Amino acid sequence: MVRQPSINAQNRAPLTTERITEAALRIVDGQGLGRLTMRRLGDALEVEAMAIYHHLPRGKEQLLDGLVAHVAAAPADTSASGRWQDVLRAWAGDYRDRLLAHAGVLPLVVTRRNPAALTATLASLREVLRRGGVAEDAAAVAAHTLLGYVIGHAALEVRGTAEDGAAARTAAGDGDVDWGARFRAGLDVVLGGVR
Amino acid sequence: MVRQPSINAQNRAPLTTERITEAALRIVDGQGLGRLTMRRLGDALEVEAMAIYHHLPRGKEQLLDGLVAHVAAAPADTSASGRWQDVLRAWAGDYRDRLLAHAGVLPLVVTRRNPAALTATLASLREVLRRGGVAEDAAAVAAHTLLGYVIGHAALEVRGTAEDGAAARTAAGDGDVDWGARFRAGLDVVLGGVR
DNA sequence: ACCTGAACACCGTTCAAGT
DNA sequence: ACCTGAACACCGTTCAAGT
Repeated sequence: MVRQPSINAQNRAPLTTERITEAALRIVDGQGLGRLTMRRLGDALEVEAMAIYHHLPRGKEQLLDGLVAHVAAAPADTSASGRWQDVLRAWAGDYRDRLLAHAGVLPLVVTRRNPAALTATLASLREVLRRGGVAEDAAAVAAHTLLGYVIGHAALEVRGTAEDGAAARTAAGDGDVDWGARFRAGLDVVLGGVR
Repeated sequence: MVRQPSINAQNRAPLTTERITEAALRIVDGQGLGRLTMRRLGDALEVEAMAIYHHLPRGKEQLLDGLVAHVAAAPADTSASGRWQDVLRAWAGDYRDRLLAHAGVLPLVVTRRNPAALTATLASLREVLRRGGVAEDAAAVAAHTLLGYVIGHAALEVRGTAEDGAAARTAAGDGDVDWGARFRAGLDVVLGGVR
């Protein structure tokens, strides 16, 4: 039996920050943020929990920062042609999908952690608006308004906020909102308000 | 020395759900959500941690649900006179203040917990719009859009999201946003987009 | 350089016991 | 009815040790 060169003692892929982050995201998406523990993450990576600290010296804090970066850093296409309204509509739809797909990370996005995670995304929104002819000041306002709306609406969707508790209970079908349509309608309100 | 009637053995105020919630909020506001533990909460109330379970049988989950309700349930004044734009502007300013004053609770608001906590608030926004003459469908959309914007923007403010990381570092004063003005400008974008 | 194993100081929660 | 104290099964993290 021929030995492969440079395999480590346990004969498995070496630990990397990326593999760690991906495994963590898989746990959060599948079991929820509350079940992401260093020991469970170690199990998923077939390694002792303490091995993770070698790659993430700041420990769990750094792990969570990485999750926020992985989910929240998704800039708009600043080189896209067409009306800025359409470019931003497409971005917003994708970003919403992202947040809903990783809803367990949303509480982390709403924290002071990893302040740089949203900077690139925000800058891209401003750039799309600026290139679309919107004045500098208005673009800055619109970028924050749009990003705020998308994050906040995603939060409401995750909560499944009923229109009216009573209506949801009594009139069947009145309480369950078509969230996709609701999101796009609200998006038009926001984009329509940009002067 | 005259004894007061009906004092308990330890001579202190009896534990109530309200006192527990208020003490918990004080810990979260002062030290952060991460430092809210049942043992520390017990200390603050001068009681063993296990005594709390007698008032909150579902334990910490129920405690956190109470915090969300306490912070996020703040309906608009549906009986106020004047233009609906002004009523909602006033509500939004107050609600933003509330969220920023209790920023540690924000991650909990963005969770599936306590789905009913926002229902009354959301219903009040719809009612203000409806009474202001906005059509039913548009009012439902506008209510979600507005609440989503306020929550999402508050989240961005808590993060202190710089406009542009590079600009914040190089050009002094360019990076630090006037968040109050920014919030009100975005609010006008949203309200201006409601047809 | 990279990982392990034991240990430490915490958690939330259960349960029997006290008053 | 209301609270206590000990106990249990976990946490994140440090540190000395292994290879």
